[in-house]
Amino acid sequence: MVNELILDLSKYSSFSLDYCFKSGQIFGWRKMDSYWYGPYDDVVLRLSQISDRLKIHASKEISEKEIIHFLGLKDKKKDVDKRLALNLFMRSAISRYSAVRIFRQDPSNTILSYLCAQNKNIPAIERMIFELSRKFGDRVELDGTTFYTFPRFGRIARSNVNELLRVGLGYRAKYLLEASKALKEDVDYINKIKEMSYVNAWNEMVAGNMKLIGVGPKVADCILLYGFEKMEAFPIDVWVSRVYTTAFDKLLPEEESKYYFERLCLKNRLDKGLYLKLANSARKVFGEYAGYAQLYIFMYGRDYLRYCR
DNA sequence: ACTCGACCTGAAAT
DNA sequence: AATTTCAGGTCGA
Repeated sequence: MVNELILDLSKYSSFSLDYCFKSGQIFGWRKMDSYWYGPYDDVVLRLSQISDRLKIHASKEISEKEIIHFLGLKDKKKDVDKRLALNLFMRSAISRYSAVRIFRQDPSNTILSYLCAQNKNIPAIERMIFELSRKFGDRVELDGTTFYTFPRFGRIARSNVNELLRVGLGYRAKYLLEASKALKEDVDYINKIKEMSYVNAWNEMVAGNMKLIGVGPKVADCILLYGFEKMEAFPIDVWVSRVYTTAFDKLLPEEESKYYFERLCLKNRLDKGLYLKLANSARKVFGEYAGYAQLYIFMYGRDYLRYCR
């Protein structure tokens, strides 16, 4: 257990702190000068990278093992990339963003985070998470600056809708409160989801007995991928749906591809039925690495769409 | 099972 | 400058 830690990244193939934090997979972190500051459990971390040298500074003691796990450094990215490089779109995405990794976030944090993340753009989500942490998290000083840890659901559960509304959550306030109460009520909720297969967990969260109000198909996939290490989850948001047929060029049977193209052109909101079809097709193509495929498609897809305009 | 409008809020677009 | 649109979707009729 240490406060300072230096990791030699040459052991792990490509890794970019900037890509990881700018990929939209995690909220509540900010870059000041060349340092990334953000909460990890009850600690605030300061991360910086100069080529293969990753420096970690922590407000309390942490273990190297934890950090390596958190940063997803154990993923065999060379194997992942080889498996996903199936067409021109994917090869381009990988050559640009190969240095991105999926972080292993705290499960309950991802539930609260992605409940906030619906129907808002990323800067707005960052603002909500920042205000939420400022109000309900613990204060931590690091490098002469004040930071806040991510709020625990127990603290949110003791709050009320009016107090949460002041954070600017809008209709998500009720979702956060209800989810926090449910997690407090069912102390085994997190562990049960952890032990389930991806499919069972998704069904439970979206339509089963463990359903949380505000958790739909997309939010469930984000929670399961980023919080529960269900790597075959394939969250489909507006960006992924916009580039879906391009990203899957030559990877689906022509009939299927044509059907998706027509449906996706027709409407920009996915119903549960179409969502499942698109996500299941993605899993058929990308298998156990569908989560990484989604991150590549999201990141490169946004570049691609910006370039089109 | 499928469709549709409503939903908090604030920044960006018109 | 006032008004509309849009944003990592989901709910309920």
